[in-house]
Amino acid sequence: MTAEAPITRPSSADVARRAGVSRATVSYILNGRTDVRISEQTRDRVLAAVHDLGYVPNATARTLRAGRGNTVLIPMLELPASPASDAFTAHFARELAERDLCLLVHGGRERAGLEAARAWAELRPAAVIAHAQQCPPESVDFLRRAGVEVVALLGAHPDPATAAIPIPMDPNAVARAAADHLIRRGCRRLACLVPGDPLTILSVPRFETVKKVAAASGLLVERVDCDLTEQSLTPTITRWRAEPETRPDGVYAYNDEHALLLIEVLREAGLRVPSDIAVVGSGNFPMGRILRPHLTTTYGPAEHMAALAAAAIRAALDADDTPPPAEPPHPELIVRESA
Amino acid sequence: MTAEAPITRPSSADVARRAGVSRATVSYILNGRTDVRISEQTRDRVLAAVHDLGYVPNATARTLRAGRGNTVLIPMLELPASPASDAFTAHFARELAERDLCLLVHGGRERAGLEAARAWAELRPAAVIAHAQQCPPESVDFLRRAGVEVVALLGAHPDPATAAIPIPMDPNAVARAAADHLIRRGCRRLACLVPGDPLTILSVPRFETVKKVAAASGLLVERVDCDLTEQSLTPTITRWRAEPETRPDGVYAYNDEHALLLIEVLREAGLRVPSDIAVVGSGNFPMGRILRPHLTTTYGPAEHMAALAAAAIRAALDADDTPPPAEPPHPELIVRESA
DNA sequence: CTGTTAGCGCGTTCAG
DNA sequence: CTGAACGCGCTAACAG
Repeated sequence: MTAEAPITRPSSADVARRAGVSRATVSYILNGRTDVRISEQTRDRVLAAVHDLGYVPNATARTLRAGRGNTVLIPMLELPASPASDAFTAHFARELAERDLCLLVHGGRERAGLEAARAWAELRPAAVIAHAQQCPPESVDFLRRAGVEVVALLGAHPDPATAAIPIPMDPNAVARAAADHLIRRGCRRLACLVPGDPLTILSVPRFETVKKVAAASGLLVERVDCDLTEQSLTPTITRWRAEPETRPDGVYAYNDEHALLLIEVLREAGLRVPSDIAVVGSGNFPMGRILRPHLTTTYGPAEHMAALAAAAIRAALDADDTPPPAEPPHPELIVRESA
Repeated sequence: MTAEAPITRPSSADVARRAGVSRATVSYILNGRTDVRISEQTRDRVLAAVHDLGYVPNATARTLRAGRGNTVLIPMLELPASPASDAFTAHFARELAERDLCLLVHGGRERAGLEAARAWAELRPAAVIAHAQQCPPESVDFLRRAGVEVVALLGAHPDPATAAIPIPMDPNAVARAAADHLIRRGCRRLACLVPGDPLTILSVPRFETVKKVAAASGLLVERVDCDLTEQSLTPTITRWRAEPETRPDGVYAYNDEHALLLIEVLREAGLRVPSDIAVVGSGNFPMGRILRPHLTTTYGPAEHMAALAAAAIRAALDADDTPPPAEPPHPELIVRESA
């Protein structure tokens, strides 16, 4: 272990030397170019040299030369992973790989704003895809000036003033669908769980959405700030039990995890779901399907959205003029037992 | 939208031109080198030019020149994300960022073996960290020959024959701790849930682990192949209800999600947890803390392991000879109500 | 002290 | 099929 063997790091020059050809030839063969004819024997000699040396082309040099790489950068989120975000990432990676693009989840220190954009730009990816909130217009400009040709923004609205490609995706649509369902179901007093801390960025807009939907039907929405603990809900639920006339008859719980928590606390307080209070979650968590009462839930079609995002990026890279669809895909509603 | 503005892509030469200095001066200033003195005014002019042009150094060129980048590659897993894996990744990224290393989760098509190693090597990361199963010895050799100096393997055993850095991490330790607890608790017939499909890589070794622990106490373990659906468990649970003498009195459920599923199915079959059958999960999922009966669970200290992994990689990059700890951190056991 | 010139690292590509 | 230049940042050697 003491005398470390010096690392070979073979380059195309090494391959060329070993095969007795020029570097240009190696390049032509490895890129399978059809406009340059290479004899079978030369080809074999070169490929043998590649194999013998364990040569791997240096993407870094290729990117330098080409001006852009074949990677798509997506910044890591500060939010805890959910089945939905996980599915999106997995499908998105698969879709991009289909097109010879490599998804890289970027775990740098900065996750939003100009500093983050700087870190993303350094790697000269073919494209950067971020949430609209992480990447304000000045960051988009900055990225493009720095050489990132394609900047896609999840959940951004089409805007002729910016060069960013909007990927239709409404993080509040699940809340809207849930509120709609509760109201259609006959609920007349709504409440909305609003988890804090890292989830505020999502939970507050969802609350606003529910409020808007309810207002359209002349209904009010009680805001219940909480986290994923029973204690955070107990005071509210105690009050609800004590005041049957003013308590909500339908709750949007932000997601399925919070919905299951809420149902548990309600059960301990002697309130029945859905007869006393209907509960809708979001995200279609596996647990919601399994536990009792089976959870009514809304969720975005992660697979579909990943395909949409990948297609939009691909089109932009190919300078296709096919504009991406302006309408976000509709969320799904699964009606089970809880509402 | 028709006449796309040509992208500027400013290089250090542009900055130099604009500031009226040489490219070398720009480089010295941007790298804050102390061994070369630069006047305050020149510095300001250069920094102003950097800002005006929106210049971002090209990491690709820097990496090409330096031979290695400042990124650490970790391949994306085929497994669905869990709170544990999520926490590990998040903390790992943070730890690395602390040291000016940037974690990249690699979503390429291939996730294991030589083809994957090729894709990882292309990006010339400072280090690659993978699970030992994804990266057999020949992949390690290949990576190193291709210029990746540091290859770290999660869950690998120290092996003087290989250049890989083992990161102690025993994915079966949680199963061992759970089985230990069940046996200490007095269980005499064990069962083990073994989810299939994408989880087999983890679930089968955990089953083997439980079997080994049980054998040491002269106990047998029933293997229950299943997935995350009630139907997959119903036949087994029906049999358990019908044959009280031979049914297990303790079950290791692979993880908390499966544990909650099992408890639900048991409840519907009229079997009580833990009085009839004790259940232990793994992963310390939020839901396990909340739902009834509160779940007894084991989990690996993700934060600690992330720190360990980051430290090992850092040490290897600095050619520190401090060997990483050979012992994986002990899993935690949280005894709640289910066992 | 303050800064410049020149050449490297590696794959690609145009003109032979 | 080859020679040579290019893309961009880094740094050793050198000059004012």
